Amino acid sequence: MGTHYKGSKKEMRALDSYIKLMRAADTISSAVNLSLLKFGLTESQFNVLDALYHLGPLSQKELGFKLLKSGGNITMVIDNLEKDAYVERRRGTEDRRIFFVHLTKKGKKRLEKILPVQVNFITNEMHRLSKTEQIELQRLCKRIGIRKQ
Amino acid sequence: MGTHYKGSKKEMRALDSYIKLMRAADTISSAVNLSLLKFGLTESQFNVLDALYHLGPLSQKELGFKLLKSGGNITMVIDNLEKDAYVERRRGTEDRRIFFVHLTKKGKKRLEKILPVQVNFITNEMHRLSKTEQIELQRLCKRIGIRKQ
DNA sequence: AACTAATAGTTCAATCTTAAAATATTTAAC
DNA sequence: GTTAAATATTTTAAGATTGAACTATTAGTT
Repeated sequence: MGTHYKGSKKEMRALDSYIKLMRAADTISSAVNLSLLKFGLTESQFNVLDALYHLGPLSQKELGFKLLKSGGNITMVIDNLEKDAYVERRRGTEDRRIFFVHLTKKGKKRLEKILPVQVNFITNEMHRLSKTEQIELQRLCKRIGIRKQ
Repeated sequence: MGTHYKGSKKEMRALDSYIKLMRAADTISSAVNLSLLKFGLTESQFNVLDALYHLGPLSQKELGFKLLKSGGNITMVIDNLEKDAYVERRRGTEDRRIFFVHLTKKGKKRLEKILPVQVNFITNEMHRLSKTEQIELQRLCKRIGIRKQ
């Protein structure tokens, strides 16, 4: 597709935009994953810990909503984090269908160790764009991405 | 992270860029996957068929390189496509380590049916951005993504 | 109160994805 | 020419990811 598909100008432009967007996201995501690997966390696990750290306890439903992930996926990611005792499930008292996911002390400590390194890593990655370019990228991506929260 | 992390302006900008980029890519990717689901293909499978269609037979190594995927992953995707007889492996004659992946007639037919629908779908998705904005997005993403080929 | 809808989470089957270890084959070096 | 290094692919183990079917619990209807 992309550069090789023969269609209208408009179509070719859209395909090219799509492919470059995917490739950019892939590149950064791979780099972030690789960086997290050293800490024994996946990007998904990190994102959950990070959300809990900055937003406090959340239900699995809310986590899936914030992170754009399916219910089944959240179950599995939380399972793995719970195995390592980074989080724990606490059943809701009013509504017993809900599990609130809490960051444990161990999880908090782990995240606080990783967070500055990750922030630094991502800052360096995004440094390929100037301040103005980053702001423009944000604006364009905001148009495309689903806005949550 | 993102909006909630307290760091320098530069760090917060980088994190925000990163998150918006990921979210935009996620949004489009989900939509594309959903659209392909109707045709019984995954995005990965479609990308392989598309590459073979537009570039001709490729070795698995080359496919992985073009699509930014690991060798193990390509093996599995080709396995699944071969099961459905959309592609076939042909061992290299000079270098017998290499498998060249060929699109079968069935695969070609399948792709030619899907391609216009997909192009149309992606064109509509990217239509949230104007022509100028798409060109700018491409430029910014090109800076971030690994350039191949 | 009894029945039905809706909601939160889990499980399942399929596929994706990676890094690392293993296999097969080729190339380079001695 | 035989050994060693490099390359292409496969396998494996772990986790990610989804949609669909299922379970438990709550809320709404009559």
